[in-house]
Amino acid sequence: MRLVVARCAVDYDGRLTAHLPMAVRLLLVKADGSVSIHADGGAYKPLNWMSPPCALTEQPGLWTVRNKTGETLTITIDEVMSDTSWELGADPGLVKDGVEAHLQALLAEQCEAIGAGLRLVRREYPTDIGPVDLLFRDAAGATVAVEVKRRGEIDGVEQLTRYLERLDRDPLLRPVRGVLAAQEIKPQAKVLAGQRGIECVVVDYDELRGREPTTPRLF
Amino acid sequence: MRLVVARCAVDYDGRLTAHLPMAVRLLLVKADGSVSIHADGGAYKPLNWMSPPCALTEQPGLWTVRNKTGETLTITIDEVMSDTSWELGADPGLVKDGVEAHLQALLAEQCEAIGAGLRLVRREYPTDIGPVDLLFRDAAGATVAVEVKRRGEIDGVEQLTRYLERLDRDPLLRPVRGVLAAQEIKPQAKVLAGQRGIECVVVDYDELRGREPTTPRLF
DNA sequence: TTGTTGATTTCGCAA
DNA sequence: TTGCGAAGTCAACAA
Repeated sequence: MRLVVARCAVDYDGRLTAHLPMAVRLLLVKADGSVSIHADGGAYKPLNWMSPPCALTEQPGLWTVRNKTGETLTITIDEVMSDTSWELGADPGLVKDGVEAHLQALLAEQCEAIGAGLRLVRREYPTDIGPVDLLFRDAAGATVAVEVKRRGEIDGVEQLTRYLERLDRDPLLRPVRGVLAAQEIKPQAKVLAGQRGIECVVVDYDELRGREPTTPRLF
Repeated sequence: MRLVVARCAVDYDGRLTAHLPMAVRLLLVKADGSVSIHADGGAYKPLNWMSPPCALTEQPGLWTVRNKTGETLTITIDEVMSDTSWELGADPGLVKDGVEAHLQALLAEQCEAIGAGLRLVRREYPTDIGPVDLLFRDAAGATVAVEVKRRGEIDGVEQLTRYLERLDRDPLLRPVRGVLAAQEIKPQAKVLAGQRGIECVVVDYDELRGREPTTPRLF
């Protein structure tokens, strides 16, 4: 990893055209070839960047970064305050918990959080427009299709609507009802779901995780 | 801006739980208070971060970053290779061109790119679920609602469908037809649009921009 | 390679 | 403040 602090101007020409006037900034060159230009704000997002794979050509006062689709980043350097390189080695990487995949797994095991009398048919039930997160049968033999989201928004309702339309054509599944299960559901999504006859279920991730039996319990 | 290269382990507890084992990384502390932890890969995205506003508490070998919603980033530092600070000053900021807003403006002026005989009613025509990008009348007195995208995808068709449903209820506008205008339209979006009776128009941004008269021309 | 979906998305605008 | 749509979204994963 190379860290350069320099007064520079930047031009990006690719999916759009963008220009940065001359100012002091951090140029961050990673081992993967990516170059990013950071100012003292804007959280973690750089002002401008080039994603790998790309090639950096260095001339005195002028860096040119190019990728294979022809996008270019041109960095005009006026003055270099600092230029250091560091050997970081391969990173062991991030271990995450609490994302949608885990929520889906928990709900597959704990159907009762969605409704009484459900039996799992399968996770990632395939349709011709993509897999439905969870498919259940209810006590009456009807099919229940569940879309799992961390946050339930309009997109999730639209997505589930498309699945329901497909599933309901299958005589082996019909009738199919839909459930949007999320840790949090936006009001607009609730309204749209209501109009479409889709049930909204707010699930508590910590509670699901806490209830998950690592070993069977007696009570 | 402060740049620290250090061997560290990181724990994030907030919207999810995440852990980074001990390794050498870059800690980037910006003037806006944000902290991000970069490895030598993953393009411009840090492995872990805390967005502003947040507060950094520094103890020997232990940094704690906290925001007001209670998310915490705990950085355990084993060894500091480098610790430098730089005064960058306010950045003049990025100048962009080529985004959807500009495309919308160009199409408002150059209706003929969408269809013959159109007359602009208004840009950002309001409905109760949000504004329609462009609304026109055609020669026959019918209304034409246009959704402008840089890239036309399924979402754009869904969005336009919702608008059309609303607009078509208005006796002053009815009948309303829909047009998806984009620099590039994905096949799946074309298929869905076709099923919904929505017309797809691929527009050439450079051509529109080139045709735009900065001063009136005679030919 | 293409398409789809998730993301600690982030960011900006407007109500 | 909240909500919603756009992003040079990026990135992972499946077909």
